[in-house]
Amino acid sequence: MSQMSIAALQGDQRLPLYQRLADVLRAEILCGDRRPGDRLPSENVLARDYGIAPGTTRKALAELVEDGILERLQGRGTFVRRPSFDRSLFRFFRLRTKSGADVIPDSQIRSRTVRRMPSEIARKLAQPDACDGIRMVRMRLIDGVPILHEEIWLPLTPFAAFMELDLTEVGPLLYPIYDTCCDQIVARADELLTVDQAKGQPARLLELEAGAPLVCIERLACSLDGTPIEWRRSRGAAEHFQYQIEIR
Amino acid sequence: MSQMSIAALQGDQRLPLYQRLADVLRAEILCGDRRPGDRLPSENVLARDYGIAPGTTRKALAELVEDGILERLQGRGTFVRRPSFDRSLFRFFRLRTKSGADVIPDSQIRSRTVRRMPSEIARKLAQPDACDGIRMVRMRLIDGVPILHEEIWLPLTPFAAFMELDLTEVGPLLYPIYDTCCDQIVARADELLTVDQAKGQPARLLELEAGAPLVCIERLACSLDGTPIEWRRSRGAAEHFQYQIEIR
DNA sequence: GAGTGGTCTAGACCACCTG
DNA sequence: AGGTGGTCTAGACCACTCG
Repeated sequence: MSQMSIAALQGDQRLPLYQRLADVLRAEILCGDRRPGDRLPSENVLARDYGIAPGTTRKALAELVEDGILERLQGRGTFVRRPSFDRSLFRFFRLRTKSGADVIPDSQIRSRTVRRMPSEIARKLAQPDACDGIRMVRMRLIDGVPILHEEIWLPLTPFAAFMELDLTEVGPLLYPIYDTCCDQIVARADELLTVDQAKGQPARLLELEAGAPLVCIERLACSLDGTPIEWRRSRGAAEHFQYQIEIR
Repeated sequence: MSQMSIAALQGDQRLPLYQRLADVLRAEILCGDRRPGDRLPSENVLARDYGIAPGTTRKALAELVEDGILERLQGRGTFVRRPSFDRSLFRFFRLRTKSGADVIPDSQIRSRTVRRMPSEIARKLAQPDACDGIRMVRMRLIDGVPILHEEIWLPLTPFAAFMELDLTEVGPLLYPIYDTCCDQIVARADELLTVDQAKGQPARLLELEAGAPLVCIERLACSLDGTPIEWRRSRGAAEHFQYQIEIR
C-alpha cells in the first residue's frame, strides 16, 4: 500500500503535496471507495504511508474538512461525513403557519409510475432523449392543509429498486431512502425559484383558483461526483412562502 | 507596541493563541483602526511583536482570509479586504431580458427626503421609535424599461452628509457612496424574498396592473461590526425574475 | 537583493476518547 | 494506557514582487 500511495502523489508534480493528497482522498471518497461514516487512517499513518510530514497531511485533511467532506473528532479520528441535507429546502424557506418555522411538512405520494421522460427533464438528468423514468407526484401538507405540490423524476438506471418499495413506508424525507434503497447519496443541489400562475393539476390539488400567484422551485439534485440524480419541481401558493438568505 | 500586544493576547487564556490573535486583528479591522486596503505587518513581524511562532501567526491570518476579511498576496503582503458587494443581489437574481444576465440596471433616484421613519423600519435599523430618517425612492431600469421599484431608508446619525450630495453624481451603486461620503462600509446583508400583489405607487411606477404578482425583497444591510445601516425594499414584476441558488 | 507569502519538515505537549 | 486530533514551535527552501 505505502509504495503505491507514494506513486499516486507523484501524479502532477506542479501541485503542492497537501493538494495532491487532498485530491487523492477526495477521489477515494467520491468514487465510493470510502463510504460516509468510515474512519480514515490517522494523520500520522497517512503521513508515513505517503512519505510526507504530518503537518502536510494535516493541511490536506483541513481542506477536506473545509469542503464538508470530512469531519475530525478529537480523540476519535477523521471520518467521512454523511451528507444530510433534506432540511436544506427549509433552511431558506420559511412556512408562514401559526406554529412558526422548522417544520418538515407531511408527505403524501399520490402517484409513482414509469413513463416517458419529457425531453427537457431527460436532458437535465443527463439521460438519452425519449427514455423512460420514474415520475412521482407528491403533496406536502402542514396540519392537513396542502402546501406544496411536487413533481419528481428519477432516472431508471440507478433507481429501478425504488419502484419495488412499499410507499406506505416512505416518510417525509426521500434522500435517506435513495441512499439505503438505491445507494445514491445526494450531496448538493441547484435551485431555481420563479413565480408562476396556478393552473391545471397543481392548482386543483392545492385548492387554488386559476391565476393565483404560485412559487415554483425547480431543483436538480446531484450525487457526490456531480451526476444529476433527481429533478423535482415544487409549487406552492406564493402567499405561504418567504425565502430568506444572508449575503456576504 | 510589542509588550502591549503581548498583554492583549493574554486576555482570555482558555482560547488558543492563534484564535486570540485573530480576534485582536479582527477587532482592529472592525473598529476602523485598520482600513480596507491597509497592509498588515508581515507574519514574521507579527510573530515577533506578539511573542508567538510564525506558524501560529499564519494560522490566525488564514482564519481571517477564510472569513473574507483579509487577502494575502505572495510577495506583496497581507491586506485588509475591501468588501465590494453591490453586485450580490444580481449574483442570485437573473433578469430575464433579451441581453441575458450580469447587467447592473440603470438607476434613477426619484426622491430623497428626511421624514419620520415608520416604527417597524426604525426598529430594524435599531433607531428610537418616531425618529427621522432619510427616505429614497429609486427606480431601476434596463434598456429604459422600469424593472425594480426601491424604497430605501437610512438613519440620520451617520448619513447626514448623504443629504448634501448631488444626486446627478450618484451612479447605480449606492454602497461605494456610503463608504466615501459617510464612512460606512456594508459588509453583509439579510434578504427576505416574498411574493406580493401590485398596488399603489410601486404598481404605477412599474406600469403594472393592480393585482399583478410582484416579487418583494426586503434587505437589511449591516456594517462590519453588525450595526444595521440601510433598509430597503425592492419590488419588481414577478415574471422578470428568477432566483438561483446552490445548496450544499 | 531584500522582503513577502507559500510550502514543507520534524518534532513537542496537551485534551480528549476508547478499551 | 495508548491512540487520536488540536495546538504550537522553530526552523528550511521556494516563488513571487518590488525597488
